[in-house]
Amino acid sequence: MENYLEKLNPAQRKAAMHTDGPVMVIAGAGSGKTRVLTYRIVHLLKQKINPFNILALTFTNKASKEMRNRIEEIVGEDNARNLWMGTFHSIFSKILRFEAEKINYSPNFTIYDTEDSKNLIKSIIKELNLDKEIYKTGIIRNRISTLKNNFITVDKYIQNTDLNKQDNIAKRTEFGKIYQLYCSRCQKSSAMDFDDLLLKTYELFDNDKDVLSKYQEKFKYILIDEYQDTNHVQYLIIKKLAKLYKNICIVGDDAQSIYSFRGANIQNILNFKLDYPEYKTYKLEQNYRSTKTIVEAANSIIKKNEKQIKKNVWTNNKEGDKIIIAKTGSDNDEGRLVANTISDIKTKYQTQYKDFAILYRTNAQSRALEESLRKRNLSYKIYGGISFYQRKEIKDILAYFRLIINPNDDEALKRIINFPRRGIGLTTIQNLNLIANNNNTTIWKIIKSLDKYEININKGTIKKLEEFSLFINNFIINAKKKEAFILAEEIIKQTGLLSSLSADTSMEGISRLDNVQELLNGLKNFCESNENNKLSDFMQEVSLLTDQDQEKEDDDNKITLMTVHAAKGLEFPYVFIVGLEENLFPNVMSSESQESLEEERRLFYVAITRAEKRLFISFASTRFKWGQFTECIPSRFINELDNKYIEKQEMAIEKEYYQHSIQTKTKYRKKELFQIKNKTSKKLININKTKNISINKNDLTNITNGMQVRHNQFGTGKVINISGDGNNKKAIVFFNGIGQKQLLLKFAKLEILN
DNA sequence: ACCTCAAACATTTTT
DNA sequence: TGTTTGAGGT
Repeated sequence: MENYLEKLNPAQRKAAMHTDGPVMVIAGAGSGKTRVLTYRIVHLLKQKINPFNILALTFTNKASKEMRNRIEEIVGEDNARNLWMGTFHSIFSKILRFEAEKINYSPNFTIYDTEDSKNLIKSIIKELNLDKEIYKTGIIRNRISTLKNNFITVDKYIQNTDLNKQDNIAKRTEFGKIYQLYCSRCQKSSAMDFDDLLLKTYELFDNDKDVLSKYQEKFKYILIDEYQDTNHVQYLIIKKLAKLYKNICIVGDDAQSIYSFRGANIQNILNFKLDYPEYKTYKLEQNYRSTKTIVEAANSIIKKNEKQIKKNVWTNNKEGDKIIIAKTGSDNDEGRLVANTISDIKTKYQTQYKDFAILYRTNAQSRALEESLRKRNLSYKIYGGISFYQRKEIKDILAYFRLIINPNDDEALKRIINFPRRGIGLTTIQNLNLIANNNNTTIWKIIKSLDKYEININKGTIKKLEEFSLFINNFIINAKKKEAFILAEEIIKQTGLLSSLSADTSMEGISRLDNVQELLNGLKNFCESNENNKLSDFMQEVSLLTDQDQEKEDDDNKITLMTVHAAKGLEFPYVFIVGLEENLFPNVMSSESQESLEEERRLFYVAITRAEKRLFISFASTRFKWGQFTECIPSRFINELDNKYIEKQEMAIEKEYYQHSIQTKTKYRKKELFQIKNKTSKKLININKTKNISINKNDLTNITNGMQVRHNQFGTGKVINISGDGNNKKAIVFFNGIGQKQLLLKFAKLEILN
């Protein structure tokens, strides 16, 4: 314990001990940046700094939990307890609940997830009678999110001619109206989306000098992990908080910035130098994680990016094996290859499941992998996709919880008012929604005093609404008295959700019941380990939890499947990166601009640097996508890897790598051949089918500027520009009476007229 | 109000 | 391929 600083190398130690001024730590992958943060906090505590005055912001809840545990081990639980450590979102929601009345919110405000936001936007679009083809909920939500992350409030948006012009060009003239309504509805329901947690915190600090100075005094020491992935609002908040003491330490790696779609801004690192001219930089360049081959291969990739802070990541570790690059026939072959390889390594080197990770660009890729792992009886866990808290049955129950804590939460109410069936249908809900909006109130308030409003609903339904209101009200009264677990059990039983789930004996039904049971277990756990164990306390924790925070007991020794994004900050002895194909990795959406291509490259860099011992990269020449086999070409990133670090394998299944076990090899060869043969015939049929259609009806390979074309929705028009090739080929067409449209040729069913 | 089935449609990463 | 929407029937 005395020698805690001996755990650090000289560069790390300097960074950890420089605690009297702004510090920027640029840390290469695997260079021990978490270690620096951890020991920096330990060092502060050793100097008798009050933990209450330390704010440490991490990127995930999991990272903060792990860091806290590590610190507790060194300084003892009591000394670490009052540290303020967590994600931006969780720390700021804590502050916002505490200061809620200052911003006109209930301390029990609900946090809307993406689905809630989309539903709200959908109903606003419907209400305004807008064309849902032009106003797509997903796009609108993203745009609102981007605006909020850049601190462009509704007022600022309306004044911003550039932004207005953008929306006018996209024919979304009513966007401002939607944005404005969205915000006022959230306010009315006492709900915040993820972005509000940041935005409202900034507004709170900006508008209330007393509150700001209170937190400036409190957070004398500020530490931020993964700084390269902070966005503009986060930057503004931190700038305000750190203004008084300027005791701020940021840790990051520009080469690992992979969240620009969420508003992350590398500019924040550059601003740091301007905001704190007296800052000191430390570079951590020694990699402790990976073999020389892996480190140098990763360097050779990131070198291709133009935008970066120069650094030289190196390692003392041994050379290690070459990176294997395998070509496979299809996504299923790829899955089989990965599963076979894992199985072989496992028996050959006596490794454990948890030593392996399979990383992919998109969640959809997990299916083929899962299937082959299951077939070979390899135990795995999968992160992402639909997380536990997003499962329908869980969200339904959580909607009851939400409504009971915050009855003005209209989205929760709409979700469960007729689930299970109470005979309150769509028409009634729409009616109530309309009345609520006209009276600038919430559906719950209408239902509570039906007689006060002019309502066009028949007697029978009124009675049903009254029953519903009584039913919920009873729980609302109890919510303040009973502990969460007891109340939850009552809710699930009295609503009849439990009995209807138990009645469903299908596979899916059983797993749904399991999930509900798991939720109850979680609640029980929560009640036993927390003093404040009301439902509202539980919900405050839950709304910001993600999949990764949900550790199950038997999860510790399993193969990990996740997206590269989710793998940030993690490490594994054996790593498989799959699907290295053009339009997948790099992604279709990203091959447009240099900037997004560089981000994809950084993403690949992150993936490579997760590996400690060995790295396997694979790609398939056909992939089953959207109900069709599509031809794939290898990713440009593969060619960017220096040849001296790699070993190429085609259909690696037949190579020496697998020959150590002749018995299994022959067994699998037979199976492989059989399956491949089947697959090929199926494939051929499918390809022919699609080709026939496209050749006969609309062969667009020769499309050029000036051609007259017909689109079954937009009518006839003239091609004014062609760009991209292959799958990415796009046409800009001017349609008579409609205007310009950009169309992806592989989707748009264009017919050439002349 | 609710159920069922067929057609249309989509196409990234997440706190 | 899987999910969502709409029409039509009960």
